[in-house]
Amino acid sequence: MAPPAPVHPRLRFAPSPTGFFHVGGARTALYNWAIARRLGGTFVLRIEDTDEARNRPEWTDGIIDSLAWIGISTDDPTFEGPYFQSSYAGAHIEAATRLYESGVAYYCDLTPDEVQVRAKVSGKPGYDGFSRDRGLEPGPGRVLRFRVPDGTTVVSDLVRGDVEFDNAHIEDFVLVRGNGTPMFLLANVVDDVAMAITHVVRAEEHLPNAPKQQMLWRALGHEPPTWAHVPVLVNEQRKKLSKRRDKVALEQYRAEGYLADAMVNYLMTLGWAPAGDTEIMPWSRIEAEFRLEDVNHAPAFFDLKKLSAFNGEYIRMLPLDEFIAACDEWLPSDWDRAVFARMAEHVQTRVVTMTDVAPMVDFLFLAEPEIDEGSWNKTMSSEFARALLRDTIEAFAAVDFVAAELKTALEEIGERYGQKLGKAQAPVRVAVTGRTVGPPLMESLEELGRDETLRRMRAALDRLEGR
RNA sequence: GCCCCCAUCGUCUAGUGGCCUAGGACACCACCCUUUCAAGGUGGCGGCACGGGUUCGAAUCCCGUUGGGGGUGCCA
Repeated sequence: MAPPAPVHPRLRFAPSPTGFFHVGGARTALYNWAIARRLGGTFVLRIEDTDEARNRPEWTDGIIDSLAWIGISTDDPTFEGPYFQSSYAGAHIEAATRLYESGVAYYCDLTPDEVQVRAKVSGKPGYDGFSRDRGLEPGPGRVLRFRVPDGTTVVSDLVRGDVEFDNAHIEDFVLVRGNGTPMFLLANVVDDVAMAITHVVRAEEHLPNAPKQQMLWRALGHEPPTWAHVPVLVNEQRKKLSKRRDKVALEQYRAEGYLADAMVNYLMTLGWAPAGDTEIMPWSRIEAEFRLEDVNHAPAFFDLKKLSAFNGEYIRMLPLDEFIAACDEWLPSDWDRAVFARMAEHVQTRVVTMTDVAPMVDFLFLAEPEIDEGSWNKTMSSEFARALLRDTIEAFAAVDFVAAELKTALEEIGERYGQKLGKAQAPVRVAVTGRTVGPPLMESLEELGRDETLRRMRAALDRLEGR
């Protein structure tokens, strides 16, 4: 016997467009991508376009855009598609006809209500095979059902091992609706066969469909693909992430300033861990090390705190010039980029997401600092604050206006009042930046300049003295 | 109800019979550093769901219990 021809690995990712791209879908896409790349195969994008999705092409564009953001780009040679399920409608019906003619599928004229009544009477859930041997011809209102054989179906799953299903528990499922349109299950298998898909990597919720699809593959005359059902992502209630309750749109994380690299890295650690003591690693290593066989079996909690930690880490890993470049789109266009660039190193260690960047340095660019009343009340109420402000204005007017000198001057003034610099800087900080927290003060003042610093301090003093 | 999947610190995980008085990461706490806040450094808290087996030896294998999740459409 001749050795089997080598098969080119083809992994399909088949999202249904719904107006946003789910983080769980992103992880599944990444799994497919990693395996396709490592095996030297192809990542096939096939959109399960519904009627609604067809009327909203922007949904599909959104998916492609989101995939590109996480590094899965249509420009990459590994990428193939996008294809659309609807464009294979003819093949779906053709396959159904073949199945009917070969006797593995049959027509049934029972309505859904009638099926339900029979189930209730017999006490057995689901369709009972009523029309199996009635020899019905195709006709309006009649559905085509698959004749599930006796025995068991074993689904060999890369992450779960062999999963055995007793066919007695699988009803004769519908292939074609009464109106003649094919069901998703059929369409899916026919498309996979047509595209020579070798690996089906998808969420665990599809596992119960696998035996049905596997039977369909065989009925169509093909060996089923390699299956891999990966666990779902859950919320703190341990429920599958839902659009209503949870923040699941990848686009939203992008808009909130999460870095694609951080998101990708974090997503890959849910259900899988690289060898060694560090989870932070570049995609190139993940791609080389990721194995479906090593994916965990239990659902994983999508932890925003840990994502944030990853994001902060990734921001800090950026070379300074890259960080500055990355900040550009997050800053108002009229802010002086040179000023920001000089402060950037102080910003980089203090932000969690890119949306934190602008508010951290806004006082340098605004005509008036935005005074946070809580901060004001906390630091300005004492007599010490007023006196210190007065002395500092005087000192700052005379000193060489650079960070080191400013620091020395403030330190001296603090000593007069028995306060360390940590306490002494607070009123100045609130007067100039409007808040108790922020980038290093002296450096900020130097950047602001003597005139503006003194003006803000005098304004604060005026307010304190009721002027 | 029925079918299927799952079960290690609060969370994500390492662990595939002896290397485990169970390792790492996030979170949390303490200390150090310090110009606020961060960042960084050091240390700490904290877990094999339960009960039976198998074995010289079990987090690891088997059975049961409990608990969680998913699926049960002429949806995708």
